[in-house]
Amino acid sequence: MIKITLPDGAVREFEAGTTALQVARSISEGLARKVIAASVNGEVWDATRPISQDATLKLLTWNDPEGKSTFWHSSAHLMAEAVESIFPGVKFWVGPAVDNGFYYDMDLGGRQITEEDLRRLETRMSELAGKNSIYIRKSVSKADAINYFTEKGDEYKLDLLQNLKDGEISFYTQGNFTDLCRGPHIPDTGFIKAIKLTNIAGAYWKGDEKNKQLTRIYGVSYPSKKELDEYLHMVEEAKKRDHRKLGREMGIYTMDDDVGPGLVLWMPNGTIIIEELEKLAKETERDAGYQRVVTPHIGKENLYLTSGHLPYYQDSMYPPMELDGVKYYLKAMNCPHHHKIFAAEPRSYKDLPLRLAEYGTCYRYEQSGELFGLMRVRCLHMNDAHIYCSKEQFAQEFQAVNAMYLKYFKIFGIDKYVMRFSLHDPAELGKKYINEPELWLETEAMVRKVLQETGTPYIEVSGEGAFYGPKIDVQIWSAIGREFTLATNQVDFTQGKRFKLEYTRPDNHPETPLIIHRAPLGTHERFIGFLLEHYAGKFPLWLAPQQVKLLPISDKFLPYAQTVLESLKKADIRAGIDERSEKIGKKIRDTELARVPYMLIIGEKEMNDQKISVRRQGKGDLGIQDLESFIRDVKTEITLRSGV
RNA sequence: GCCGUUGUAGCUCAGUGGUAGAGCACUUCCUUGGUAAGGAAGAGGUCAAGAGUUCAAUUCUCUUCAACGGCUCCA
Repeated sequence: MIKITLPDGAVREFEAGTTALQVARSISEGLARKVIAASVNGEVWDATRPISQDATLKLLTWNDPEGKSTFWHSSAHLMAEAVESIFPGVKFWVGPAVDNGFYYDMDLGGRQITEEDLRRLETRMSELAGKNSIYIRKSVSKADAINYFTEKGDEYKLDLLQNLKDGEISFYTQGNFTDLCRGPHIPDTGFIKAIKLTNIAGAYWKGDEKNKQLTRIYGVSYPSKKELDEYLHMVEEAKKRDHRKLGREMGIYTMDDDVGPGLVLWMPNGTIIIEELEKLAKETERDAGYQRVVTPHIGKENLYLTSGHLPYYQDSMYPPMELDGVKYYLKAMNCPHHHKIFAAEPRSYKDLPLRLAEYGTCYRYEQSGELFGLMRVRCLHMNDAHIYCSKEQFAQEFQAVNAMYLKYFKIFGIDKYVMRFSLHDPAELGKKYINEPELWLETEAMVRKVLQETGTPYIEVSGEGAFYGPKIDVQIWSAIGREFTLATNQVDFTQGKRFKLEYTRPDNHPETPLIIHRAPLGTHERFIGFLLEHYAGKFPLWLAPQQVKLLPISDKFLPYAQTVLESLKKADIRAGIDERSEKIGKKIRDTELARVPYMLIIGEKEMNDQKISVRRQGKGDLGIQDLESFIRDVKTEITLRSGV
């Protein structure tokens, strides 16, 4: 007999070799029907795999994240079975579960998959699922595994096998499909009731663009049609807040083929948001002891050779323009220009920390396939600053930058993000990263210490650092689920030396400063793209391009509306009048859809009493008010930068 | 850059081997109204660009450009 400990602490005895499914059945038949996997001593197992020793057991259902990923992984196998039955000879690479569904990478031998093929595959998958085929686990020796895939002619699986140890290899079979797989899997295919293959994509083998490109099919599956429909509905809803759609609807920005891909033209409404953001940044940075500078958009080749950027990033810089034998580049970053301002005057420890800030315009020739609305562009306006400080000042400065992030995030109500502490990868030293192994470890330790002492939640990821030092990236997700770095805070132990930047210490010796690169509001492009999705276009009052719209009930009240408009304008409130001879219902509908925060309805009552009727976007009628008190409240809301 | 898909009016989309249509938006006129769509008329398109096949191409083929979904990349 073995002892099974359940999550509530209860210990029950079972025959050795009992499965999680049998344990579930001993509790209730209803539970057993929902169990799709099990966590055995913290490891996710098949619910049908015999447990031979004492164990703590958690039964996993669709509602557990591990349950979902097992479900989707099994769905990937089901899809592979369907693909193999329709396209014999297909070779498979890997087919994992992802955040929302699963994919399988395969080599179809030059055959193209079409949308119709996806529909065929869905139908075939449903048929196969209906057979309730059991997922059977089998341990195999490495030799047998190699034989199997040699015979099948699947060199991709053979490649996988190379890195696996004999004795740790398992196959899973369901129906007519057998795959090399660690598992776990759901008990049988009957659990998969609703399937949607979402898209076809190319994916480089092993993620390396020098390798062959395989065909990747993405899909999602659910235990019921209802849940699939809910998911698809949610995806549709998310598309409605896509910043590209909102940006066009709200007149925020546009792009034009004749200007060039990835080059944003900010329209008047977008420019208002830019100016409000800059106002916030300038106030905040002034209070935090920053000084503002302005630098050119171009620089000579030598500048970027000194900084070390050119060899690393030449491919993603616009090609140089050559004049009188000198090459000039459009700047892809502001640091070298700022470093030159540091170098322009002799610096003493008394000048430190020196904080130079600029909304700098940068140009990066991102690959065409990487461009994405406002999130990935070729001309960007960065909320940039460089802090030159001593080692002793570093912790405090770095921490102050983090505090600035949090201040901003509070203003915008940003709470869905991950702080990523991005480290170097020792294997890439001298290639992707400056070859200074000790300095890397030292600065990484300094940053880690700040994070730990301030109790900032973060994740550490190696191989994501800048080439000159470690950094903290704030990761966010777009409406369609793509991940982006919204803001960044970087340590640089490299460029100070390269630019021979020095300050004089109290003991009269020269010293190279540490440099912090930081952009808490990222770039205007990405930040506004993010805000559009974050607010679903319903900006808080202080950011709203139009803050108040006057809606006269009929033309007769236009003159009074004009006087109200004058008062609002005098109070520096962005307001306008809907002068169309439409009915009030129509004007309200259009203004609501345009997401203008306040509507003032002006008719006979209001004109006679010299008042206004206030309506808040999304909230409805707020009743009749004095113009003076309305203006006072609105001004307060704007000044405080209140949320929605 | 790579794989795949798409490109018709400002927007959302029909449609056709014989040079185009709807709804919304826009303009004008009528209407002057009380908290989410009043009515009528009108204007607006080299059917992304170029080449080919054809008596004839927006439609078929190819190339280019751009956008989209991924991959790769992101100082």
